[in-house]
Amino acid sequence: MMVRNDIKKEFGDYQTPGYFAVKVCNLLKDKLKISPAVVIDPTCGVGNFLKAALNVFDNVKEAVGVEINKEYCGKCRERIRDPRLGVTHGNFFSYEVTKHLKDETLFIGNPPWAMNANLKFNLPQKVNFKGLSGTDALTGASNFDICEYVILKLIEGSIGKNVSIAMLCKTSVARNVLLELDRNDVPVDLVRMYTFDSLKVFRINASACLLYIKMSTDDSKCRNCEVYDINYPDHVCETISFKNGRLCSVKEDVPDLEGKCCFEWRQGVKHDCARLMELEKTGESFYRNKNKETVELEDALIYPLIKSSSFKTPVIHDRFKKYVLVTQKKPREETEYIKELAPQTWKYLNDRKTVFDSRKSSIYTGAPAFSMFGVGEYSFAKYKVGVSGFYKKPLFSLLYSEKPVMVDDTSYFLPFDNYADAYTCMLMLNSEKVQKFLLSISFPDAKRPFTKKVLQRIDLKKCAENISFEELVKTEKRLNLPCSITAGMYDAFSGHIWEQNKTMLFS
DNA sequence: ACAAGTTGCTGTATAAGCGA
DNA sequence: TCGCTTATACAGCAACTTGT
Repeated sequence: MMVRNDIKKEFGDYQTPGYFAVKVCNLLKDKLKISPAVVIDPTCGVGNFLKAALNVFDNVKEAVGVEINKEYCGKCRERIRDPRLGVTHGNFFSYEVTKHLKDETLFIGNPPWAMNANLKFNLPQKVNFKGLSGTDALTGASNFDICEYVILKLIEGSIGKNVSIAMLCKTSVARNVLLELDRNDVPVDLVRMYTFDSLKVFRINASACLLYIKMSTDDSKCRNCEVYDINYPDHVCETISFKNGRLCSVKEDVPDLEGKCCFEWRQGVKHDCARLMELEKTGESFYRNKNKETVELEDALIYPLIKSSSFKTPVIHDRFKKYVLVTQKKPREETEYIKELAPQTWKYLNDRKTVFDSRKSSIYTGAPAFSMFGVGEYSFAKYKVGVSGFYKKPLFSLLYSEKPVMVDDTSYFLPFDNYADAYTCMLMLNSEKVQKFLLSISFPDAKRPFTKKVLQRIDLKKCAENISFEELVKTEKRLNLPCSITAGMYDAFSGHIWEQNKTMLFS
């Protein structure tokens, strides 16, 4: 059964308020100097954008609306009694909207801001349109926003034509579109983002913008996108460059630390069963789970856990509040061994097996009972330098204790086998230069500004070359840490990075 | 058969800020 | 200090379109 709210989500049924549609059209006319002959809204709803466009622009000869909801089609025709308007009842995914292209054309609209993973039937045929490979194509990276799909389709159909595209979307979608423009080498004259407050306009909590793309009729390839606040359209807030498969904010004096990290950043452990796997210690070998059951368990599989919210100090090595059960040393490992090694833990797990078996994530299908993900040799490293993916400004923390410290799946870390390297790396990542660089390649309005992809872009070799020992001393002071970094530690770490970098290049 | 994790949730809770 | 708006910091799980 679908409740009304689900249907609203499924079809992205969030009508653009009339005043806002007018505001957008005026902006396009006054600031971007467009004067379309044809206006097309591929997901027009009750037609607020079409109505605004017909009123605001002076030379519109034809307006085309496509809408999946029949009732809205009727409403749209009723509300806009204009001979230039044609409304089609249809689905964007099957309707060839580009057949209406002629002269100067404007695509305008507000496509559904929903992820295809969350949709049930109102979605395009699933093809690997971004050309992802291997696990990426089948897991997280392949999830995408319907709005993104709509915009990319419009771009594809407009290459080389006198077309402007102006769409409301999440800023995360707009950034993905920039990456696709780069990846497909699409000629464009101008790309801009005008951010607006989607809480005010749509009563939803997402960072959003009007994405404007002017397709190029020659071969000019603009690869910078200026970002404005829609309320202050004369003031550039920032400029995002999209080149070589990467986004970064164009800022003054950002140190160039861009490259490929010679170590692999890892996401924390995943179990999709926090109720049973996350424990609080209540006494010697007694633990309480999130179902408030107190159980006696062996220490064998229990590790201290640092969650995103715990990354508040640069060194974390005691006073752990949470613990986590880690059932495997690597993915797909058999879990039967637990019966011998830790019988009480085995019983605890088996008594609650149905909970584990009803986990829906596809990564567990066909895997041994109580399987986890994001486990490997790296999970058991004695020292880690971790960071929360959620923070706007990253704080890197050194993690260690008697047993390896685990981090949850909203955090990322680098594994180390010795304290000195881990400590030095922590200081280096917290140094002003790395922080500045990271802020230039991350976007604070993202739900998760720091991801594996972003972190992997920190070239540690460049860091070692550009960040002096003195700067680490300064960082140590700024973090209120007792003075313990030595030139020896710094040199040793730089050396290790150098070697690792060579290994990476030859592998 | 199997490689070997990422990302979003048109989020939510709470703190902080502000005017009266 | 109330009561509202706005900013910030976070929960944890389900979904995920392949290529050899």
